[in-house]
Amino acid sequence: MSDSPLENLIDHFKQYLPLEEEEILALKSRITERKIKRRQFLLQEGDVCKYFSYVQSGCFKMYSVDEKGFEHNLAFASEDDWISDIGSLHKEIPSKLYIEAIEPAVVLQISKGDLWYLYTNFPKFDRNFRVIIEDKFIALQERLLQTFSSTALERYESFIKQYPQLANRLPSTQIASYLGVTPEFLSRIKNESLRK
Amino acid sequence: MSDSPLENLIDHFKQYLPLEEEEILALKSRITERKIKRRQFLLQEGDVCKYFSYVQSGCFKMYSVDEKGFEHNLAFASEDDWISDIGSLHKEIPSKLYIEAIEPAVVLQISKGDLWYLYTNFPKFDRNFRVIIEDKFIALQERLLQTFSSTALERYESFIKQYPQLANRLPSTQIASYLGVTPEFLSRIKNESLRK
DNA sequence: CGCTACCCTTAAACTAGTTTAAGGGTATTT
DNA sequence: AAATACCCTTAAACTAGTTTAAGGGTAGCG
Repeated sequence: MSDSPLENLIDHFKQYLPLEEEEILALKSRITERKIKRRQFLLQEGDVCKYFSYVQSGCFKMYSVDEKGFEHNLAFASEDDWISDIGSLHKEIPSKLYIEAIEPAVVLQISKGDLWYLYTNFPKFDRNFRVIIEDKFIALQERLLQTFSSTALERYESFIKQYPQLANRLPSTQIASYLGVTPEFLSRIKNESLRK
Repeated sequence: MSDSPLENLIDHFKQYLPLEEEEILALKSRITERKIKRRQFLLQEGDVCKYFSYVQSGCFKMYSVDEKGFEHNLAFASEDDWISDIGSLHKEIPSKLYIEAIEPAVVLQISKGDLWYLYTNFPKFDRNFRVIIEDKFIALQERLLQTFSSTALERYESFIKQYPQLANRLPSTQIASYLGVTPEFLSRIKNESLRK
């Protein structure tokens, strides 16, 4: 009904402990909406990460670049997801990561200071972000496990199952980088999996 | 001074928001101390994980077993660390993991129900566990990155730097499984790195 | 329109890491 | 004291995934 720019974010919190009116107001006054173009960066290596960003629309990748110049995708974030280099944000140290828009996007950003304010004054945010992070931790652990115990083909197939929307939206190059293989090898894998 | 069995745990929380007397009492009445023998399990595949465990002494490994019967170490936990299959604990689903003592150990355990009680009645626990999980998330992300962008030798060397105590305490087999290589290959690596 | 920049594929040569097999050392159990 | 179970190493054959190179497709842009 309302077309408040926070509508999606407020709904997002309903999965956890839903926000009361005063929490919504406190949140609202501390959030900045930003439109981001394709290929624009939310974060670049060497900078300190300043924001926790909620993705309202569009899609991002977070990656590092190794000494040889190759990119390694750590995470994608699309609608209704969060993205940030938490380590850099918390410890205020330069990041080793990039966060870049793969598609034009709209994000809602909270600065570290404002996030701390919310944590201190409204314990519900501690709770909600604890659960959000726990879910991310669980997913990351599952992924690390897969990296150790599955072949590239198995990892590809389970990526497709888990993120069917992303599988169509993203170029194969990006998926290969997320799976930890070269685009050439991913191409071979896809071919073999068809011939079965 | 005090030899209360919770001394270490109370000190542990001093890194974050230190506990007040009433929080300590609430915690104390909800914690169970258990002595664990070498090779004894805190969790086995198929069981629902019931506890969040604080390691007071000794050392554990958390691992999965693949279809071929190989173990893959996801994490070690020694003194002053936490261990649990958070996914299984939260969602009350059967775990795919094992948690096994590598050395005789003493743990302080909190059940899910008691943890929920503490979260609801003392927001400080939400805060403290949020930060604990965030730190674990950061470390896990770093490790995944390394898995993608470094050779086994580089990963071995940074494991040694990061956990010098564990490097001496643990058999190489266990370290190999944590690094995601075979014990045979780790042995070759160590040899080559000496000859330089 | 033609140009440039991506993106995807194929294939051959290569390499990091596995598999299999064997032998020796040293705790732990009997 | 012998037996069993781990643990570590070496080495040769193998394989999953990389590297390099080349060609073709297509979308955005001057």
